[in-house]
Amino acid sequence: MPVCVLPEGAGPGAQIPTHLTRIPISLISNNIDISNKTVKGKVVRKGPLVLLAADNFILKTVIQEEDSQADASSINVVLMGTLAKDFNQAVNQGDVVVASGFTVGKSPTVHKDKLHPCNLLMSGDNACIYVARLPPPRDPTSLPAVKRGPALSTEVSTQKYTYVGLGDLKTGSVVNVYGVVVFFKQPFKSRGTEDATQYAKDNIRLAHDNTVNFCSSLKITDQSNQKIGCTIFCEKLEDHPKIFKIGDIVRMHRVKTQFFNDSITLVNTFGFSVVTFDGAVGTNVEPRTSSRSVHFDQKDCQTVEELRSWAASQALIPSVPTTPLSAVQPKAYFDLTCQLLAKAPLDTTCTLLRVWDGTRCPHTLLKVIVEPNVTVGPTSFSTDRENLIADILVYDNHVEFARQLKPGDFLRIYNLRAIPGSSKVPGLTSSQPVEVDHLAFHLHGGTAYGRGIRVLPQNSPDVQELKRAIEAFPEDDELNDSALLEIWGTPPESLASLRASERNCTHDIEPVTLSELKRFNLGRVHHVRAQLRSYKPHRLHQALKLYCSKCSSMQDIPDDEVVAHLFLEASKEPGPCSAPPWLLSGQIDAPKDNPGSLKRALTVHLSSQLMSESRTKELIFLMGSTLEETRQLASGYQNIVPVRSSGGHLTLLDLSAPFLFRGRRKYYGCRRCSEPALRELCTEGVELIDETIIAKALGIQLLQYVLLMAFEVQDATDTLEAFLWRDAESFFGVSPEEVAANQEAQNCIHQTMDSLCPPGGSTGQRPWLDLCLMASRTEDDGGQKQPSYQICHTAFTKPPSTHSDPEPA
DNA sequence: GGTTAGGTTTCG
Repeated sequence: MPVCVLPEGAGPGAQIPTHLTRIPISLISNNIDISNKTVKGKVVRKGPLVLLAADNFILKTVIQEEDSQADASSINVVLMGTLAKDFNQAVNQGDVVVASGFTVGKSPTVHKDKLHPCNLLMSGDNACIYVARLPPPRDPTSLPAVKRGPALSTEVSTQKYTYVGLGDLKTGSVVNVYGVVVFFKQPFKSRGTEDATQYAKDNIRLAHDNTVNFCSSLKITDQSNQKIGCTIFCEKLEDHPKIFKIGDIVRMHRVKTQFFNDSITLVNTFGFSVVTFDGAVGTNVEPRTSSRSVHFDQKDCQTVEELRSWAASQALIPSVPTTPLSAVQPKAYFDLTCQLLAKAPLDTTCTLLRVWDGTRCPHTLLKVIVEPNVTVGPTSFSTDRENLIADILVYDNHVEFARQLKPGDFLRIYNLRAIPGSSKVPGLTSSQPVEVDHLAFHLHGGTAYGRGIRVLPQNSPDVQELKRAIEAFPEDDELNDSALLEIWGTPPESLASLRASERNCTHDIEPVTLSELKRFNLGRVHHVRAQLRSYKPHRLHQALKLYCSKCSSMQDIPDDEVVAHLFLEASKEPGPCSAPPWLLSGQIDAPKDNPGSLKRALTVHLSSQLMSESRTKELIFLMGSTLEETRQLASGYQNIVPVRSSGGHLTLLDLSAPFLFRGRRKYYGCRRCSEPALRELCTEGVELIDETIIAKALGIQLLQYVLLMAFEVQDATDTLEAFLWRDAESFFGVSPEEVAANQEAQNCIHQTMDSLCPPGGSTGQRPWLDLCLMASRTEDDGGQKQPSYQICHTAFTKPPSTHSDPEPA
């Protein structure tokens, strides 16, 4: 038996043959006698089981000597044959193993992984792995949260939780519960832990006493028909239950029972975690959580489904969870699912949200007039669209939340009130008389009745439905902003230090005003000083494009849904399929996108060249995976090329899908300029296999990520639209490729744009830009020559802070 | 290893 699992609770060393002696991993070298020696360590990484040929497996794992963090105490272990297969089944990441019967080889990856310079090779009858397991804990409720390995790991802990029915709760205990949500409030700011009286008494303030805390309030029920109030305090919003509507199901771990007002309530306690499920019968049982370590098994799935059907039979869930604008009744309170188009802070206690849901309200709606320069998002819309837009006034505590909303966000607004014949409204100007039959939408201050706003995730079914309703309407092409240009003075020279950008070109020319510039001939470079009046698109993903340097075409990044569909279609093509001779086939486990789902094997192809060099993580050709699975696997392999079977042959996917996944980065090829084919890569002597090498081998013309934005700039004389494109990277100081893959780079762009065009700030406060503009002529669709301006040789420089606070680190 | 809140509107 090559893999030997020691009995539960066996002490370390139990049942390991006595003639074997343990040596420290750090002492392993090619020169020592390893007969009758063992090494012991914790499995810190467990690679996938790879099928090399019929019934020949290979698996790589890293074990680390416990109590030691030094690199040389972690060693690669390569398992072959049945041992690899058995190890894959019996051993989990985190297990402590003892290995015997190994041989010592040179680690080919020492420079890369900085682990032990040797590796252990284990194959044949002598090789044996002993696994020591700790006894399972008696009381699962007293355990800390189960931590799962890195994202790639597909293990699900075997730990079991017990759940107490809501009818069986006893005071003074810590329990795990399930329940159907019958009432909820979105997380709201609590007073926090800074207690003024305490502070005065102690005159000492500890750092953690100052933290803001959020509080969620909900009421749940189950088959016992008990309705139990729950209060959740967490500093982080993402740790709160993600409840979208009544009927959602929550599972909470480690809540304590308390007696309050003659009934039992639940409050989160140390180690608390919560997952939420949609309450609709028949939909996927997908846990909503931001936690990476969810324990979720078949039993949980069953519990959720039982609660769903019980709730359905009890008519707990309202038939119409939210009201479309078309069905809004005057004086009524209602929940609205909508998309935010624009917003404008009106005063410190009130913000205007301009939303739509694709339906038209039969009542005349109040329209709030605001100054264009306080509006975030488009300042005007086509008349057709305007007719569908509802203006919502949100007050007090909701103003702060509204600050974080971005045009384009999908929202659910709870307990909105339709007020007929509205009286005074901030921002309403005399140009619009207050008419009695207007309906105004107010989100009053406070959190009573669950009043609040929630951003819905893109993948929620309600958002999908909303998108369909909205897509039925044509897009507004141009913003017909007829607002008169407000005149702002050009800054005096002494304010030059407040400029937010500088030119780095070599043109030595005097700045001109925008109106002068427009009179000059095209085809030359100009310098201007201007402020950013507006820009588009506001959504970064709409600014990111793919550009082909060969045919100069520009295209949008394919929509995730479209790509996901391509992967799905590709996976449906049945085998068998012949792979070229330079590829070896094997199988790996698909990551589970749903913890309850069954294990699925995916076919992978590896180049025999790379395989012989033990470079199996550097490039794989992956078949039959979904987009999400490919993404997840990309954290474990340097390069993943998705492939499919087509007409019995192995081919690449359609070029609408990325042809390559490199970590978080995806690469696309030009459909026009590529001649894709599966050709062998020459990797000998190539240290880093990257997108260029792969694209070249596969006959793909690589598309470049570019950022394309239109800046509307203004000075005292005129406005002008200028494109930022070729020099966007030097303007923002981050590459579009980074922006496509990395949140930090995205934040950097958002911060830059916010400082150039502060949401809610007046134009007067905006920094001035020193710009180098290239004026040229481009043809529009009708073949007409149009002037076009491009921002070049200009870099954003952070305008100096106006207050004296030190810069944050 | 524990406080915060502990549903219930309606003013703008």
